[in-house]
Amino acid sequence: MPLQLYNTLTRQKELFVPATPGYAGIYVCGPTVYGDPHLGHARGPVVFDVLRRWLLHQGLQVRYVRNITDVGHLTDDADEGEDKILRRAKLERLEPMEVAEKYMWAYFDAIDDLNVLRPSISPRAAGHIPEQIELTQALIEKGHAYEKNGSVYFRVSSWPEYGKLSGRNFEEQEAGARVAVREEKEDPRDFALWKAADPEHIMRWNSPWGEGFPGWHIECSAMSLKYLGEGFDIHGGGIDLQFPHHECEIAQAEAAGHAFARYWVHHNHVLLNGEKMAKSTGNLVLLHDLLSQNEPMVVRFYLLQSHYRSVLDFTDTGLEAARNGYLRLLNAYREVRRQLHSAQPGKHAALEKALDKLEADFSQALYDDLNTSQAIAAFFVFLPELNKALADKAGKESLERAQKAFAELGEGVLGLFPARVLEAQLGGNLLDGLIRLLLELRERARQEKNFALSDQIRNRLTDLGVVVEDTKEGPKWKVEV
RNA sequence: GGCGCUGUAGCCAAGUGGUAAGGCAGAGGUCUGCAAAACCUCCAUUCGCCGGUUCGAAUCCGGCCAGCGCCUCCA
Repeated sequence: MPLQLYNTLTRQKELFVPATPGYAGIYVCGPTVYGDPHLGHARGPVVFDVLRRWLLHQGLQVRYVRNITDVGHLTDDADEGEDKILRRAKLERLEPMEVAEKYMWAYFDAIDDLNVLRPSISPRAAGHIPEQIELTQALIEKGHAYEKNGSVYFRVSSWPEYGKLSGRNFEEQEAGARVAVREEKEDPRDFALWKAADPEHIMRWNSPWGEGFPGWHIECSAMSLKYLGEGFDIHGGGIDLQFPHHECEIAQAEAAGHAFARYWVHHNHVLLNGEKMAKSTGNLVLLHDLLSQNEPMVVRFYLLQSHYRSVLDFTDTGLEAARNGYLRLLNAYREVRRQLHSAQPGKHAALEKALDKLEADFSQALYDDLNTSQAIAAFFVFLPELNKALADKAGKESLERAQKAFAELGEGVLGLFPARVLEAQLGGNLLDGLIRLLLELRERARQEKNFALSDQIRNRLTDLGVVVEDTKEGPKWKVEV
């Protein structure tokens, strides 16, 4: 499997070799559930879903872990800093866990709509406090962490490799960098592993250092090691997590004596109006809105049309372009399925040749650092050949192979054609019967050259989302997605 | 201030040394009662700007301009 992945750790593409042949472990940083998910939150899940599907397609067994952060991230570095989740809870007068639950499901719902396979495990930080405490204790024992006033900090000065992922040289960092200084830290670079809870803090757990809650980064180190083991394969996340989050994860795990992730894969951001989408600035498109107003597969297609390491500037015209392009692919796939019912045995030479090229180009694209943009382009190069073959009434064997290409590559790997969009045209016997009746009446009107009536029927159906096409075999209809 | 990324047609977007994928939009054509769908043809001598290296550069090097990201919670 000649899969090349860009490894942030080495800043180059590397051949992916699983630690255990035949198996792959992937850990991806999931969301902090304190607000409605926006489009930016969808890119990672979709990108890593394709990676996972591609590995599955290669015959690997994949354990895919994506966490839910439901505790621990502070809004600032100040002593009285409160939990993001806690702050929201006060505003809404809800239990913190109630807030976490609400937004976690909003996230799951949106990601499900995007046809993303569910993770093998979705561990929640609040459910892994003992593991986080254990890791923190190990770091104290080895001298890489210290306790102060009920809080525990990682001692960055004790770990020279700190900075290796983000490429930061801390000697050169100086004025301008907003490094808040906390009195109780030995070094401004030190970061919290455990935070003492203020009396009014609701989310709190007992620990060897008193009541408190885990620090910003420890959950991912603890949970990834727990479920994927020493020296696991791939750790992914947004590019903004590179520093400090992933840098700290590595330091915590390795300083405690563990072999950590071997491949670090970071996806770039989705931009809106030329700037990063973020809750804090309000510059965002909520997934709920986007997915309720557009076919989710169009959104997925849009996300996959750019390479994961490029920034993607979201625009309405871009989404419209994606919709039109996606529909062409979908229509061809639907037509293949339709013709398969009545296809005669045989092969179609030109289609066979086009399929060879599709399969080769598709694989080559994904092997090259998951170039989904080129993989999709391979489908568009294939499209005219397929449509010509469909017009030729290609033989069954070739059509079956085309159907397989859509099912295994288009849906199996890219996740673009779930059963839902394929069957949208069927609509059940009653609907099908009613529309056929209308089309029969329209045909009669057409034969009588009553085009005013025939167009009225077609236009009304179009308004209802039913597209009518006149073909040599008679009228066809489908529900537009 | 430090680190890093990007700048390719009207829009989106691949392409890291060998002479510009693909999508959308647009134009013309075939087909059609008209459409739609589909197919065919056209649509960047040029890749932010200026130098340099090279037989050859969008691709490498230097400088400049513009934009973005990280350095703080963040997909």
